[in-house]
Amino acid sequence: MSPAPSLPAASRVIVALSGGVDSAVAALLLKEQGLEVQGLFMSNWDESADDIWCTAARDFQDARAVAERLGFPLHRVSFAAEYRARVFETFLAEHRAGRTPNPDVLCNREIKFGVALAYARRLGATRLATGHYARLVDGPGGIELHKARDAAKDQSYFLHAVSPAEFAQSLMPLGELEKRTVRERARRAGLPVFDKPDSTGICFIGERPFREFLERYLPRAPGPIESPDGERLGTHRGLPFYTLGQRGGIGLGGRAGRAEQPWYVAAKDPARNALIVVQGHEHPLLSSLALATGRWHWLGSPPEAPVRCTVKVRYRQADQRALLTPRADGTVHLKFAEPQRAVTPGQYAVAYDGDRCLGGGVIEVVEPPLRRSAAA
RNA sequence: UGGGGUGUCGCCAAGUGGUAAGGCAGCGGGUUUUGAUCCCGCCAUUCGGAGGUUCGAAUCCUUCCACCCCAG
Repeated sequence: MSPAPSLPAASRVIVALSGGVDSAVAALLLKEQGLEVQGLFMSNWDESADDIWCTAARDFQDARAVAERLGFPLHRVSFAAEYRARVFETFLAEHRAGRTPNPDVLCNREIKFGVALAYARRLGATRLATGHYARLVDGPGGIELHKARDAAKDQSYFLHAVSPAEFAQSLMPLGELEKRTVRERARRAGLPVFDKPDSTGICFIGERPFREFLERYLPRAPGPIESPDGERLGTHRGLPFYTLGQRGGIGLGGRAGRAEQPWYVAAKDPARNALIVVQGHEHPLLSSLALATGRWHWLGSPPEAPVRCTVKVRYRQADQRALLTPRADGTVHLKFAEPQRAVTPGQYAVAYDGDRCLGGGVIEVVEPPLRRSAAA
């Protein structure tokens, strides 16, 4: 495995500039390599109603300042319609189904490495560069997606659904760098965003009170909160507003005769519109040893036999040892070496062989929850 | 309107004369390009109300109120 070959100096590269440090330094590095760099600022969430508009405007100002500082043109475009249709609608549909989607995985596949990549090519670019922390490596079987050198910032989990064909037209210059180095480079280069806080929250939508945000799109549908043994404990606002393993927002206090432990969402029972909760972070009903995904997206050629690998069931989770069994219908079965907490349908299971990402799939079935008597 | 019991933060719950533990919930912050989890901080001048005893009471006395249980 060797780093992706450098491009001819005359190549035009479009950098997706978000207004943050990472994409700014990505542009800086490419510029230093002598490439013809142009910037692309995307505002994919139209919402003039609230203050998110201000941060979007601020981000554009920052992106423009970076482009000016580094001396390259900046394009501005809105893929709001595409984002809405290809990411947000799915996001809502999943929530309606009581599952917990990961919009950013879709955003990368559909928007950044979909619409935006195509747009970049129309602008005459051979590559689209982003500030992602991940490495695109030229391997024996083609382009491989590897974890970033900075394990704490690795974003390969969010990128697993993109296809190698798109990766082949992409650049991720930050993959070998530590975050602190990136900030240092930004500072030394005089980039005004060098100390701008890392962004969090749904990509393009940003940080916001999640429950309130969802309630703007989904109707309330109150129902019972119950213990696994069927005792009614309270009332929930609607199954879509909760996710498995969640503690906050349940609103349950102490109960005579019950443990002095916080309550966690263990399951949803859509048929009865019931939210099943248990006490204690390590409650057995919160863990499972295996799961089945939907159609798996392979990066590289699929194995014919079961393979030992590591898996992440959510972003930033430590690698978990597992046995991955590909099925004839393209789905995958994963059996873990250790019980996993709060495996959640709608989220993605992403597999790795060391640093190399093998691909991933949506978690469909969690089996078997380590249950004994739960009638839930 | 006979007897018994109980009333401490939104909930659970310590504290029986020495000047209000803790947990849960909630709120704020940190971590974090999903949702969660996790971590840190804040959260009863006041103990159902009113009197009284005492240097001093949530803790003792009187009385009123509320709720629960058993008798009706």
